[in-house]
Amino acid sequence: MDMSERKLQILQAIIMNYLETAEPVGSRTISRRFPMGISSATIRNEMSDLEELGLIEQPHTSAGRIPSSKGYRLYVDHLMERDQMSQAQANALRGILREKTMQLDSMLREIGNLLAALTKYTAIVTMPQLKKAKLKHIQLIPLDQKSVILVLVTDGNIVRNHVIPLKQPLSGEELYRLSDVLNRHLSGLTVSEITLPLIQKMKGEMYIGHDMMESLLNAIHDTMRYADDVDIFTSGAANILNFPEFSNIARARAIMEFFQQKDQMLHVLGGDSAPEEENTAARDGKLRIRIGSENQIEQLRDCSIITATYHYNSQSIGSISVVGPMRMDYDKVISALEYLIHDFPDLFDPESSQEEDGYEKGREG
Amino acid sequence: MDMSERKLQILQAIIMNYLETAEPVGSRTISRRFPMGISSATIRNEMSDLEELGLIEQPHTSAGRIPSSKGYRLYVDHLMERDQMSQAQANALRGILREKTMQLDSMLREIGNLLAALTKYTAIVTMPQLKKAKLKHIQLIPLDQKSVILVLVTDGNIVRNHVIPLKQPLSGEELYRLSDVLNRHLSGLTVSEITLPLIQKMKGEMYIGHDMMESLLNAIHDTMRYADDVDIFTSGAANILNFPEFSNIARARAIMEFFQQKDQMLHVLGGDSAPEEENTAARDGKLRIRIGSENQIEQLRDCSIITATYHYNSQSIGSISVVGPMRMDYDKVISALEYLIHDFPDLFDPESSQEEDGYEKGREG
DNA sequence: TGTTAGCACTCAACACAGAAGAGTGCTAAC
DNA sequence: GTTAGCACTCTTCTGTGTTGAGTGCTAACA
Repeated sequence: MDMSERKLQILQAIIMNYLETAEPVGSRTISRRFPMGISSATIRNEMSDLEELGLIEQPHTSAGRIPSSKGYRLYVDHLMERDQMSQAQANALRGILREKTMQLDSMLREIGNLLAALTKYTAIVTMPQLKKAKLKHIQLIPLDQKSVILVLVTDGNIVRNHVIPLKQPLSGEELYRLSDVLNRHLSGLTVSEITLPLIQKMKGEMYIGHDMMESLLNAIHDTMRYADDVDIFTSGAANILNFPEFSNIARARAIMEFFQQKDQMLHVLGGDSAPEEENTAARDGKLRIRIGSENQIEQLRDCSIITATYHYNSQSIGSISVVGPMRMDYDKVISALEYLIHDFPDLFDPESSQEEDGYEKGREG
Repeated sequence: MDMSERKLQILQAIIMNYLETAEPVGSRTISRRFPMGISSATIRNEMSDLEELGLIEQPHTSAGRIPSSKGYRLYVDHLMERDQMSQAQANALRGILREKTMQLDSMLREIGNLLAALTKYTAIVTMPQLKKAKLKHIQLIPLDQKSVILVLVTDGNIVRNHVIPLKQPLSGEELYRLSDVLNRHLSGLTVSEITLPLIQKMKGEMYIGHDMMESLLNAIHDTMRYADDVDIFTSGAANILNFPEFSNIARARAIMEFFQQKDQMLHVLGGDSAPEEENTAARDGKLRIRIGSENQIEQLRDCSIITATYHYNSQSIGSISVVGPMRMDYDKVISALEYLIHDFPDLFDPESSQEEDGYEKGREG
């Protein structure tokens, strides 16, 4: 069976109508609303073919047709009309850039909030993974007699702090000198490059007691290893309840529970795509679009996820996703995310993120 | 009409049954399940009285009775049987304390997660308000040519960092000296005590260019002023969808939307209690219990909120709340929160939080 | 005077049946 | 290849009893 131009037109009509109404689409509706010079009977025949091709399906015998995951996929890859993001939306996103000096963390949060507000879906941002970024600066700050704060700054302007226990008090002066040694040895490295042997090597240069040093350095090492349980930020989770496909409370609960489970979200979002997925779910090499059953997780079978990955030093360090019903406005979401990618080239383009001062530059252009 | 002992017994029976089943309770159910030597007819008469007193209500003529907000209030204040928290629960909470050195922020998050898991309701934690805590340490850390990070540590072990723009680069050495001056002048003060005149006074002591200094100090001042949009942490939001009272999707959405609106949550949780509320909603001066219609917010009319406020330096700096359906297991939630209060006396008791090293001590006992 | 049995009444919830309506698939004609 | 027509299917809606839980009232009883 051939995939004629007309079949594609009809598929597109079905999808467009369904995106709007969330109701199964019948042949007569199409012949009325999308006049293409053929009768509903002809459309019926074509629809029958489309169904056989697995692009649309029938909830029950006497209902209209709704798009299948495969149908949406075809639509997204080939049929969708891409229009420019509205000026208002672009301005909203650009508004983020106004605040000139911002840490990556809070910037990402802002982006998440804005995406959720803009799309009316749910935005999920995985915060930058410390592990993969290069350390720019390390500083120990006194907390109390028994502990200090270790502040890590990476070249992506990620700032993290962790409390480290102390065996005996250290003066501010000592902490400063210690920070200095740490900086000289560790800055420029990624956290995962900081190994125990390297830590051992530093001990010679330290001025304070030997076993004191030992335990402190070990603590720093541990902290860096385990500091990195990735944070996830979700915005607009309730938005998704506005769509009729989630008026079923069980589904609503399932998706809300998903939003609660960090591990699972990480697995789905940050996750390395399964091999067989590569050719279907990838797009432009920039956005990753997973539609309905393309998601492995049961709870997401009725959802689509569009993910942009952001980079630093050619390494993917986190992602920004929009989750919505399968019947989502793909065009709008993709536009928004592509706008982001375009406007923050240093953040999203693996090739252009080598330079110092990283994503800052993206903001100017 | 007098409030006889028997009426109270019947009210208690109604509430206990309703907490369990979520169904309106009839007179016969009570006479069968809570034998107190009177017939259902008598119970009917008493119930009629209880309804007139506003303690129970009838969804419709031929249904049983359900407790009203006022009924729950009476129950919580006078009837509820308080049993000890189960050993398992206590252990779970005590587990938090194991991790000896923890920042207040992450500890509160942990507490929130645990409360949600323990109670099966939703926990909301408002993070400590920087404004009201005393500064313990201030440190400037280099970020890049155009900005530095201002790290603030308060005596409650709250750590916050903010990026501050720079007019011209400063060396690490300069930043260190600058930090030193800031510390000498500002530590021991609360953020709100740091006024512009005070900032001006410091300028003399600085070694770097005059207008450079001016702008940096102003930026610090601004940062401290505005740094403090209070963060809120929510855990187990989806839990609440498990209860039949939220199987209505509109209600589910309303409550989920509430969990999204930081401003509104702050208003409800941190909020100063309305004057007329004082005598009804307060309890023990420790926990604040708001039942159903006692909440001002429409979306929370079917919910109850139990809030514990934590303190530092005799100042309330944040709160921990559990939100559940009005038909919540008050006993369990109150036990859990009181356990917390008991185990972290320095955190929750305004009188005992003066000392250095604050809430740390609570963990030992 | 308080308690209880009995009874009529109310009302939500459920099940069933019929009607309406949307949509299909098939067939035959164009 | 296209289309009109028609029988058929299946959901949705509406109306109608029926059931059962629960009440309120009354009259009798201790």
